[in-house]
Amino acid sequence: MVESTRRTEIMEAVERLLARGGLNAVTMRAVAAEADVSLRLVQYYGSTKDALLGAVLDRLADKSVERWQARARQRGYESPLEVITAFFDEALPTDRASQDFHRVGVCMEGLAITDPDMAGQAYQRHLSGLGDHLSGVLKSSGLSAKAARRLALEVMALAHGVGTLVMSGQLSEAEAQALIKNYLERLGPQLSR
Amino acid sequence: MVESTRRTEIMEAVERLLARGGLNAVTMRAVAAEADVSLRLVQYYGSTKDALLGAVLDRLADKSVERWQARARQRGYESPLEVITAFFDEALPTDRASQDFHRVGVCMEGLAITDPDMAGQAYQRHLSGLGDHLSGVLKSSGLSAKAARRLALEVMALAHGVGTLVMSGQLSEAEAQALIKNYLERLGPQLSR
DNA sequence: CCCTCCTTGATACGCTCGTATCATTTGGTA
DNA sequence: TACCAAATGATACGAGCGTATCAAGGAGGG
Repeated sequence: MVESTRRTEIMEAVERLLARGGLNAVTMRAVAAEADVSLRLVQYYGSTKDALLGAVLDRLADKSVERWQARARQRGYESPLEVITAFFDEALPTDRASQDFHRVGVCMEGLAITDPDMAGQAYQRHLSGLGDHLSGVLKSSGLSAKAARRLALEVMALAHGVGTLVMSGQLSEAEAQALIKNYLERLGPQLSR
Repeated sequence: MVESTRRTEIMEAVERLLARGGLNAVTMRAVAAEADVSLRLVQYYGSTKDALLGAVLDRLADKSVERWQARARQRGYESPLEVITAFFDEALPTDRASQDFHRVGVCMEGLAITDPDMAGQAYQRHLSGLGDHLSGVLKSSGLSAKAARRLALEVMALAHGVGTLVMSGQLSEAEAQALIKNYLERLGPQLSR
């Protein structure tokens, strides 16, 4: 199973379908149509459906963690509050790309509950990778290990929940930003103590 | 379409399947087996699958809102912090019942993204009902309308996110409670200002 | 009594799914 | 050139799904 261009194309097609219509939209035939290849090709490069989906989810988990690591490397050390503010900026589903990302996250969440064997592991890697990175950044800017991890997970949880409220129409984008701003204003003074 | 015992039994079977294995586990035949009736009966009382699922989700949304209204009626007026503390106590998936409830919530969340027509509406009713009630309680204990709604949604978002982290194994129950305790300690002083 | 309508049952149809099979092309190498 | 393995294509198969259809009990009023 070599890492060919074709295989990458097919995995990207899976990601697009996943982002657009959730898990149910991902069928071998739909992937073939989306990638504009034959069904046989999807089988050839992805072998079985579970294997293909697992590989895609792993890739997605890796990509999201790497995106954050690159971001941290680029911006250098920031204050915890800046780190968290930036995280919310990126995590809230304000544009199409982050909406897709959130949708995929929700799919993985559901899959992790339905079928813990396959997506559960990818989802856990996704969450723990993000959590480790975020808590690492927070720790390196002065927080204790325990406080950093706790805050990292709190921020991730809040971002996920607010993202869901936004995507389900309970919260407008502006309201979400106001909510986060309010949250950060409460959090800020506590961090610099 | 009368509200018969049979119909209730069938809807409860759907809820059990939903809580156990997610949406994919809900097939007409599986519902029949779970309710120990024939496939024809499921059709008879539930007509089509979408109608049955929609009815179940509506019922679930109503039940969750009613549960909260009853709770508020029973306990009477509390301080905002007490209300929120109680909310987290109930919302965190610490026992089997609330785990099932959270699982169903995640299913609805996923369905709302995949198929906004059916479950999307039920999910929105669920969220807005909960949000209205919670913000109403907070408002009646001294907060402004805007602040109450914002805080209600923030609390709901955090509870959902933390619930997901617990159920995916990122957070132990004790860690989750510590996280919430820490959050409430930060929130408390702000509320009494 | 029997007839009618609500209830229950058994089975069939058409569809889509994942997967398997057989055949063909292509590209590098002995 | 000959060849072999990787790559691609067309099609078939069995299973599970939602739904429809045909048929049989079963109770209550004319």
